[in-house]
Amino acid sequence: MNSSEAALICRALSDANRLQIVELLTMGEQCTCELQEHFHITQPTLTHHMTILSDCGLLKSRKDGRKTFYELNCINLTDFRKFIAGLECKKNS
Amino acid sequence: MNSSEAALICRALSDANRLQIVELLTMGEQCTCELQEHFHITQPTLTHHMTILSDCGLLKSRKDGRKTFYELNCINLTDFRKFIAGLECKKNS
DNA sequence: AGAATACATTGACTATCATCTATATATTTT
DNA sequence: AAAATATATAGATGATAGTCAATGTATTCT
Repeated sequence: MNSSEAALICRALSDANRLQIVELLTMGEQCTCELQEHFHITQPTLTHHMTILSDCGLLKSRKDGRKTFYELNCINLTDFRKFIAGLECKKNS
Repeated sequence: MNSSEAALICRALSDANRLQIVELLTMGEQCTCELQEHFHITQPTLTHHMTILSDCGLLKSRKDGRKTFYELNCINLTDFRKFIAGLECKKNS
């Protein structure tokens, strides 16, 4: 992963609501209606956030009946985590 | 570090230029004029990026003569890296 | 079939952003 | 003192973002 790709993911995670969505999804797959309960935003706004997180590759989605389930895309998330982990301070200060 | 604080840092890192600045600074302190050589943006734009990275706590600065030297704020960067590292996929997929 | 549920899409609005040019400030060099 | 260097500030502009209300679509329940 290069800095441009990582910047796109940082952009997706630059909203506190979206970061909390990712945190909630670390506990496993959830549908929009379940996620909705944790936020004070409207349904279209939540869908908007889910789209942004999906577009950058952080989430995968699956439709089941009238529900849409989202889960983390582990491969891409791991790549990103490694990129950030690589930003080491060589010197203590 | 909570998700709101992390979101602010993600916002600062959501620009490819700024992410590259942080990468360059992992090699040690540098002044704006040194960093400038790596980018095709104007000096005021680069200063703007340095301000954003400093405001969210990722950088520390030091003036020496007419130069301003920037270095990573290791404490805050490490906190952020830990936060991102904590976004684990519990399940393989 | 009709009502309810879950989600997506559209369009609008306000705010913020990255970037630039022009200019100002501070320091060093000649 | 004047010129050059390094950085900061101010103002403008075009683009993008987060949010909402309204509406559309697909599925399930009664």
